[in-house]
Amino acid sequence: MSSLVEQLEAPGETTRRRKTRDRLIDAAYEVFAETGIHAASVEMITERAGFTRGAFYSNFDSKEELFFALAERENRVRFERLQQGVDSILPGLDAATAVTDATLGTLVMRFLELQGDDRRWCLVQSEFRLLAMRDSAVAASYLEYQRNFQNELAARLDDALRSVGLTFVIDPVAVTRMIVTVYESAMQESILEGDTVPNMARSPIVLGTLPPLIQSLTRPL
Amino acid sequence: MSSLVEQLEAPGETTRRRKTRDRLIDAAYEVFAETGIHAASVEMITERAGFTRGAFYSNFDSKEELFFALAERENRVRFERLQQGVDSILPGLDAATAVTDATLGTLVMRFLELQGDDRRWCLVQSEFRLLAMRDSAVAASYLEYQRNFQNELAARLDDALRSVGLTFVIDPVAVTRMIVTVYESAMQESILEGDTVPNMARSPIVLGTLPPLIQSLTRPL
DNA sequence: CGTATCCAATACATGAATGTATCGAATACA
DNA sequence: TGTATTCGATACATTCATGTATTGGATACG
Repeated sequence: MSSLVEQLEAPGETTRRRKTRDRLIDAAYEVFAETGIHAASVEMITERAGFTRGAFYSNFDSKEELFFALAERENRVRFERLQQGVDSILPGLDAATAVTDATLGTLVMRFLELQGDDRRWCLVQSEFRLLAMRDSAVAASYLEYQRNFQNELAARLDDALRSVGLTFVIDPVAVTRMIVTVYESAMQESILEGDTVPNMARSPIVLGTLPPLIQSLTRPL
Repeated sequence: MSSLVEQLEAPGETTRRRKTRDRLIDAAYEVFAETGIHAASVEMITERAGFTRGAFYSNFDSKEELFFALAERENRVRFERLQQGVDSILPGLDAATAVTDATLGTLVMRFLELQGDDRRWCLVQSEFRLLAMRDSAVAASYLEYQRNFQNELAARLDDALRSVGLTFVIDPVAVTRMIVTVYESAMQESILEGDTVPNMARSPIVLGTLPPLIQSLTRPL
């Protein structure tokens, strides 16, 4: 909506205020990822940001508001990254490219990596989803983000496939959802296994199952 | 392990104690699902169970211990249900059965429903996973449950497929993991969309993507 | 350079959850 | 039935996070 405008030039928002808000959100990102929303106290966050609680109560009404500000910022970043990143993926491909499992796999992986294989984001998003499952208002905004992203990704994947002379045999959005789902669960599993920096490019579940999956759900145009 | 033995006859555990433990775990199941582990206070749980906090501190050392007791009980129940439920699925099938998308789909669905399409379990398990992602000790037990279940399910699915003259084109365990992943995320989405009683049999993401997925990942023996 | 405004720091009051120590009732057992 | 033991209820002390009201310093602006 007008969040971009707000970002660049807010009505009565001084640059000082914006800076502390950003630092608070940065700190919240770390602390929420480490301990979870509920276990995180306002003081942990402000301390991490180098403030006292006064700064928080001057900028936010509640921990939840801060959490949603964080979620919105990160969702926006990833959505924009997806829109822009496409330009760096598509140009290298054309109908002459050999369409093997490998190229299909790397094609999809490039898109997924735009989402960022970020341990912290995975944790925060899992918590966002959990909150959403318990609160229909939160669910509405979660689903909106999710669908925005998946629709965009589906369109991009479809474009990319067509540019190499392929198409999905079922609804592109359905396939995309499945891909995103598998990717996310692979990220979670990577974290569960103790990887501090998840490396999706080497994840057996992603490499082992996504390429045959994609392969089997596409056909020549 | 010996949990079954413990269940039937514990060393110095009176039946009274066992009953209150069970009631506490039942109550915790509800409260944890409704509010989450951290938001749930000990008093909420004991009140729901018809006790005071005294009963809790007499039976458990911490909320976490209660949570893990709950998780273990439910995981065990589902594992046993899977082992036993197979008998009710396989007999109806043989190589003469027409192998259509529909039969494959319902075959898989029957197995998945053994896992139980339970809103509460979905929420509690999501939280278990989240705890596990932040604590390697919890991760170990989460992964153990998960792998036990998936290996068992993979073996059963493989059996079932063979009984109708099919086989997986890639590692059965990998396929199973993907199926479980998609199923779980469908359940989550169902909850996000406000279904109080998730009906997986009608979920578009499950019905729309799993059958073609299974179809494309199997071949005649 | 002086003044007004804004914003974060500080101090304080409040409420809530925890854990423990003790008490009383229910159960087991002789 | 009487007694011992177990287990849950009660009461208390403590800790911790929250939110607000006020203060002091930084920044913008004339």
